Formats: sequence, C-alpha cells, structure tokens
Amino acid sequence: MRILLVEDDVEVARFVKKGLQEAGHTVEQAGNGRDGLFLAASEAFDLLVLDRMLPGGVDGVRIVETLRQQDNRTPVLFLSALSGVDERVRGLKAGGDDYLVKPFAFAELLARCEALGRRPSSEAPVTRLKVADLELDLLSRTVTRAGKKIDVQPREFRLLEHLMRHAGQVVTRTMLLEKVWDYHFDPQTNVIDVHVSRLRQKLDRGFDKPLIHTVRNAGYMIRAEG
Amino acid sequence: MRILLVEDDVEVARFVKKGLQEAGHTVEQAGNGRDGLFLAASEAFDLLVLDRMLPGGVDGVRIVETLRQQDNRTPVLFLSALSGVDERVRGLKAGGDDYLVKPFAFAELLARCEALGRRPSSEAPVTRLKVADLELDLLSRTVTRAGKKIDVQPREFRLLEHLMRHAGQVVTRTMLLEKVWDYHFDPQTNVIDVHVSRLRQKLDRGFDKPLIHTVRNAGYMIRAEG
DNA sequence: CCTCCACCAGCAGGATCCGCATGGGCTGTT
DNA sequence: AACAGCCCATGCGGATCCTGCTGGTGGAGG
Repeated sequence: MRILLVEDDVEVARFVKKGLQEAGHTVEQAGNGRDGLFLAASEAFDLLVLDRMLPGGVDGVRIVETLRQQDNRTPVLFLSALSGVDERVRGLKAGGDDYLVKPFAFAELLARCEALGRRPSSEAPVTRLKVADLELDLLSRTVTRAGKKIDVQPREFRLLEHLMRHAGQVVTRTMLLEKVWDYHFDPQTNVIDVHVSRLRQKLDRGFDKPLIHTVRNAGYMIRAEG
Repeated sequence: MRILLVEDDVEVARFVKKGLQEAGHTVEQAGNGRDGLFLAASEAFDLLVLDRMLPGGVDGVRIVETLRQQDNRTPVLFLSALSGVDERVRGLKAGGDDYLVKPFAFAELLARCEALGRRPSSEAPVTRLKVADLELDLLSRTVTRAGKKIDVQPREFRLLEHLMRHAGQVVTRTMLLEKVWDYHFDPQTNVIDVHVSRLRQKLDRGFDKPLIHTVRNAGYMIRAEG
C-alpha cells in the first residue's frame, strides 16, 4: 500500500513510518499541512494518515475537506491527541474514515490502516485518474483538463495512463517502451519523444502550468508542480 | 442506510437502534450470532454493527470471518466491552472495519457508522458486464467467453455493451442506431444485421448455447437461454 | 563554444475499420 | 406452391485514422 503520512511531531512520524514500512507499505511523509495537502492532491495514495492538529493553518480536517471537495475519496485515518468525543465526531464528519487517539499502540494503528486499505483497492478498481485539473476516465476513455474534453489517440491514451498511474514519479523511457509499446528492445528512434510532444501539445497548450515534465537523462514525469 | 445490528444486551440494542433510526436509517436487529449471521448472509445491508461477544457459539468475529469467506464485503463495525489492544486488533484483522469500545457516546457511534457507510456501494460504477459465461470488461475493453479472450472491433464492442446492458430485454434496431451509431435516421441499409452477424460469429461460434438471439420483427436480445 | 539531448513539424506507409451490396435461407402467408 | 418479408453471411472498396521515422532546431550543461 502507498501511504501518505502527515505528521509534524518528528518522533511520532519516524516511529509510524518505520513501522508501516516494516509491514511492507510504501510511505511518503510530509511535516505540515500545506505539503501534505499538495501531495495528497497531486499523487495517488491508498491511504492518508493525518495528524489532526498541524502547524501553519492547514490542519488535518482542512486537508480532508479540501480533498473530498475535489472528489478525492482516499481513505483517511486521523491521529490526534484530542480525545474528546466532539473532536472525534468532527474528524469523522469532515470525511475521515477513522480516528485514533494518541497515545496509541502501533499494532492497532497498523490493523486500522489495513482495515481501511482493504476495501477500496481490493474490489473497486480505479476508473478515473486525476492529476491537478487533468482527469482521465478509464471507462469512457476520456481525457479532460479543467473540464474541457481533450481528444487523444489510443497510443497517447496508454502513454498518459501510464504516466498518471505513476504521477509524481519519474518514468523512464525503458519503462515506457515496455509498458506502452510492448517493445523489449531499443527501437533506436525517438518514438517516445514524439508522442510525449504530441501529448504535451494537447494537454498543456493554453494552460500556464504544464503537467508533463522532462527529467533530463532520466525520463518524464507528470505532476502539478515543478 | 440499511443497518443490521447484532447485539444481545437488550438495553444497548434498544438505545442504538432508536438512535440510528432517528438519524434516518433502517435498522434490523438480531439478538444472537446465529440469527445475525443468517440475516447478514441472506439480505443486503449497507453496514453491520456487531457485538464482539455474543451468546451461543457464534460471536462477532466469527460472523465477519464467515461473511468475508463468502466474498461479502459489507462494512462491519464492532462494539465491545473488550478494550485491550489485542482484542481490537483481532477484530480488525478478522475483517472488521472499525472497533468501538463500550461504553461509547452515541454521537461517535453514529459518526463512525456514517463514515463506514459513506464509501462502498454508494457509487461504484459497473466495470464488467456478465451474461452467462460471457464477460465484458469496460476497463480493459476486453471480451471473454468461457475464459477465452475474444477480439472485437470498437463498433462491435459498443454494440455488445449495449446489448449486455439490456440483457434479457429486446433491443430494437432503432435503439441500436441511436445508441451505438448515433444515427437519428434510418440508414436504409443492413448495417446492424452485418455487425450483429459478425458479433455472433465471434461470440457463439464453437459454443452450443448461443447468446445472441433474433427477435423477429423486433430486434435482438442477449441472454443465456431461449 | 561545443556537445548532447530533447523537441517538433511534416510526411507517408500501413493497418484498421466500417458500411454497402449481393445472394441465399428461413418463415409465414396467400 | 409460390411469394413476400425478414434476416444472414461474405467479399469488397474506400476512407479515415494512426503511427513511427526523418531531419532540422533549440536549449541545457559542461
């Protein structure tokens, strides 16, 4: 499972991250609400573990509310020192899925994480991928940016799908050749460049924030910022 | 939401049931594990609220394990007086989705119930259609019969999809022209016949039970028998 | 300044796909 | 029996669409 942990307490963060990783999950971490929200909105996670209280304006509840407003249904587990019933209810009402009070036993955190992660990815296949205002609907084979429909060719679609499934991660040319072209050799041409170029034109033309980024000597990456 | 409550303590049961009903949910209730399991297995609920300890052999954990084994993914919230971390972990590991320790505040129970009910069946788009041993996967755009992959053209795919979405119902030519071809007039040719024919060849050839049936003077129908 | 890498426009081959027309079979009616 | 209406299968032609390559240009990095 790909988990995003947003926690400002360094000790707790370290402890949780280590434990989750040892249980076989991939953990990204943010130390404040701003970064956390940005990551959660721009990349795909199976679960968010949020501290209820965070420094700097954007707290856990705020993050969830924002995400839910954007149709992001990623399960959310709150961690908090606030143990009052009202606090717990508020967290859940905002769109959280579970609420664990500090201090907690790691075994319970893990069990609850896995309970949350169990349902969505297991039986409800992803039907739409989203990166910033770009959406790709696997069912209708449709691409939209900022609500406007964009026509893409089959190969472009596969390319984009692969990029979006790895949003925020660099995708190498070799990977693309394997996964999008089913080539298991180097075609010695710039096929990829050409298709990426075409895709760019369709996706980024007319928008000031480009989504497809070149990573020199490595490959490409799709992501909202830099 | 349709909720099943399995709780042997009459007082608690009454209290919870009343509260959930006042929040606008429908509540069925069982007083022991046996009945609870039977109900949960035979009817469709959006959520199960189970007492962890129940009289007569079948306890909450047992119920969940049995259901999960039957591929029943209905969300489960445990209620229990057993507050140890190990107990909680066990409940979640068995397939529970949440665990609330008695005594609890009703507001929290309600919030957790609604958090659990929020996600699952509410909006899960259909991604695969099935008629007898014929399956159509909207995501991979794949058709299989009896496990064997069958290649179909785009237009054939749309045609088949439309037929399968109305399995067991006659689909008229006019409907097909509108929905599959986007024709709003009569093309005066036998386009439909041709495509149905091609589809038949691919789907029914080599199988004794045909799935696509002609309804004379009406249209076509896909269905397992007759 | 030089080199390498990436970008983009244009092009042309190819493959796919689709719809039409024809001829034949079946069914029910006259 | 003969006929009309409906439905089925196949071959063919055309058109579109798509894709990958080439070659020249621009820019980043050394």
